[in-house]
Amino acid sequence: MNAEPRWRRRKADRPGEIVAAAIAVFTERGFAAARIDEIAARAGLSKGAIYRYFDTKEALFRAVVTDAVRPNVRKVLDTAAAWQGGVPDLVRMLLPTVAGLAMKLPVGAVLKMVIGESRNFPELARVWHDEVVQPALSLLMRLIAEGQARGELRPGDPRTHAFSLMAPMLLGVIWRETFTPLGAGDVDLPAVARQHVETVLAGMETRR
Amino acid sequence: MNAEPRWRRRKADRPGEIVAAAIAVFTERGFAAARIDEIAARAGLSKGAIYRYFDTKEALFRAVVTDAVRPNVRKVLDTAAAWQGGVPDLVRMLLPTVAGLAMKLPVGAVLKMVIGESRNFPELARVWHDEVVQPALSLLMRLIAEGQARGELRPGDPRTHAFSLMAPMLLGVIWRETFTPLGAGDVDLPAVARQHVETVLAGMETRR
DNA sequence: ACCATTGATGACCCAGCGGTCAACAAGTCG
DNA sequence: CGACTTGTTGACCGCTGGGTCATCAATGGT
Repeated sequence: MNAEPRWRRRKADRPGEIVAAAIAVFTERGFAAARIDEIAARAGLSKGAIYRYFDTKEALFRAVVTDAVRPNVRKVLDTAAAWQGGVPDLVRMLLPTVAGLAMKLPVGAVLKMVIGESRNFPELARVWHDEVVQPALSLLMRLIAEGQARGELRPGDPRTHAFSLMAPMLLGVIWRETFTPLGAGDVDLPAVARQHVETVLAGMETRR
Repeated sequence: MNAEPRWRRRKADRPGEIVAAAIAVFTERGFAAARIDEIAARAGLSKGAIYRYFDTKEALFRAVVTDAVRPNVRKVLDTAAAWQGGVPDLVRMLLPTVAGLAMKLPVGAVLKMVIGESRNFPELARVWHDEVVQPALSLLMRLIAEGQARGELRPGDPRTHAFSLMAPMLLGVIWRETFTPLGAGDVDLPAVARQHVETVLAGMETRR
């Protein structure tokens, strides 16, 4: 008679679906304000079932970060590692690439969440730091030191130079998440990336 | 017999004490996780009494922003307005000043809070934007445009140039609030300010 | 067909917290 | 000193939401 059962057992597919729903809800509401009930509803199952796959809300967040962000970080790092050529040109290419990625990934929302909840949930900040910030920062610092050693870049603390290069990207991402929804002007990330990298490199390169 | 009454009426002093306690608790816990009870305890009165002075949690936050931050923003803006001299030199002085202010004010904590809670409490973000971000940004944009008109600075979108200048300051502030407590390296804000402003100005100025 | 297994349900528990309010007591005025 | 005003208390309400668990039913093996 009736064709559709009220529910099905689909152990293998559940985790991915739950994480996908969690990404959406976490980025929309933030960690603390995200309701497990809502994640469950969007994933098409009940709250109780989620606890069969993730022990706690924090465990679920950890899965979100590793699933959604790590692969993309890897991709950028690999591209940089394979580069043959001058450091300035690599940087010139890297920033717009990052800007492009940030446009179509939930990086901004996750970043905002990590920043906002770091006091109450230090674990979240640690995961983000270890998975994303630390690898990216040390790559940049290595590149800058290399560029200085080869005489392509002027001297100066590599960490600070890395900040000089990356900060506007991050600020732009945060801006788009925080102020643009309120009606403040939008930020054209790739355009910022292009102008900024040229400005800073003009001050960093030993010759133009 | 007994000397001390269980409580005193001190209508005039209460608001200031409540706001001071609120600054502490908000910056420690974030807006959503801050408990009115805890603010009351630190201010030395009961929760109910707080509602005689502030109608809601959001109203209390608004008072925090205006009390703690606005005076300092005013000070920086006034300093800049009174400046007689070249735009590059003004910028050269402004960034370390801002860095110094950010070291001893709860700017970072408030900023973090605003970013983290902007989705759930857009009012907070709007207050911050109108009181702090908008005035500071338009000042910088005006300065940059003026420098360009006087031939001191190269062309380029003033808004993006403002981002290039200020972003590392903000990133540094956020870093100190988010990752330093986890054991990640600290950031010497004034040092970053000095090196960054020279790097960027080297790329922005028409002649050195 | 039947049972054992186990993915999934949804009612439930309970702690936390924003906000309220009747009662109380510290000031104040004459 | 007594009466009125009002700043302050603290118990209380209503609701929310993370996490639990007895129960059920889809599934796979035989």
